[in-house]
Amino acid sequence: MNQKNNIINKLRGSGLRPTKQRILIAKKLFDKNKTFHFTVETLNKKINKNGSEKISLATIYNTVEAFTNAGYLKEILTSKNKSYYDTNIKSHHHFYDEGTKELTDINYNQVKLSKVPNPPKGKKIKNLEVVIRLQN
Amino acid sequence: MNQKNNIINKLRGSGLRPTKQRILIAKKLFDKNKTFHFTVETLNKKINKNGSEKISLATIYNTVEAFTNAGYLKEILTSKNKSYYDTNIKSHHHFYDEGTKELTDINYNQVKLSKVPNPPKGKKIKNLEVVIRLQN
DNA sequence: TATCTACTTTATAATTATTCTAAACTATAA
DNA sequence: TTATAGTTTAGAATAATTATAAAGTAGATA
Ligand SMILES: [Mn+2]
Ligand SMILES: [Mn+2]
Ligand SMILES: [Zn+2]
Ligand SMILES: [Zn+2]
Repeated sequence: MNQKNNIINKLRGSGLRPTKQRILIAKKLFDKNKTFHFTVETLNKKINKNGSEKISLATIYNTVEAFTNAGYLKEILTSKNKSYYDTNIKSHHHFYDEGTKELTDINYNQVKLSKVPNPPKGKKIKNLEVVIRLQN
Repeated sequence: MNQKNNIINKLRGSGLRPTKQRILIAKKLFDKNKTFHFTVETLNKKINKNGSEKISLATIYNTVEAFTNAGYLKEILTSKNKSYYDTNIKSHHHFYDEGTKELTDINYNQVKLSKVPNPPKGKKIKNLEVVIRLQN
């Protein structure tokens, strides 16, 4: 029951009510010992396949957005049609395989930038992301 | 009339018939002395606003896809909902302003990567793109 | 504990970008 | 000139996402 309380506290800490649905989704997302990438589609399957609990697709969209705003998830923009999300919220880079449409993490220190341009005046850098597209 | 012949040859060279529509679109895209970024929406407006010629939206989609496959355009994946295209087909990087949703080129030599990971075995690197997201 | 209220979930409709379809048109090879 | 494969087009279809609004619920307060 400790994991559940952790989740409840995490949610409360972000002003999100710990509803049954959010707790369940948080378990699927954060109770692994490995981070991973997903789309709303794959998350929806993971949640709604084993016949057990059903969470509406709208709630899954709402929750993923809420978790992203709360900083629990990062959105990864690599694909034309679909949004990808990442449970790894540390700054890091990606391989994107255009064949399998799979994202793979590149550790932050696997890429070294020895020169980076200054942002236009009045703007600041929010993040810097390297995407390496792969082909066979 | 030389520009037009250039376009016609370019199209023929890629196995694309030089139709009225493709020539007109190619003029709008490649007859500038500066490269730029666009979406199908903005290109459609540029073409179909001055009341003159009308090209159907389907043709604009078809043509942009054909030009991308032919290597005349690069697709830039930075935005959740919309595809961006670039008339600058040289390898380069981008600022993406999340407020204005505008892309700005970063010259290739403005970024220096002193360390880059090896691709997973069996795959090779198709390209490496740095996107720097800006905020105010 | 009972009540209230703002927040949340949900089914479903709406929206947006894009792709598909199939009929009319056209570039060009023969 | 004719035949044909490629192209354009209006409109339908699809896919992802967002909006709507009614029903449900967490948590504050009496
Ligand atoms: Mn889309
Ligand atoms: Mn979309
Ligand atoms: Zn990642
Ligand atoms: Zn560019």
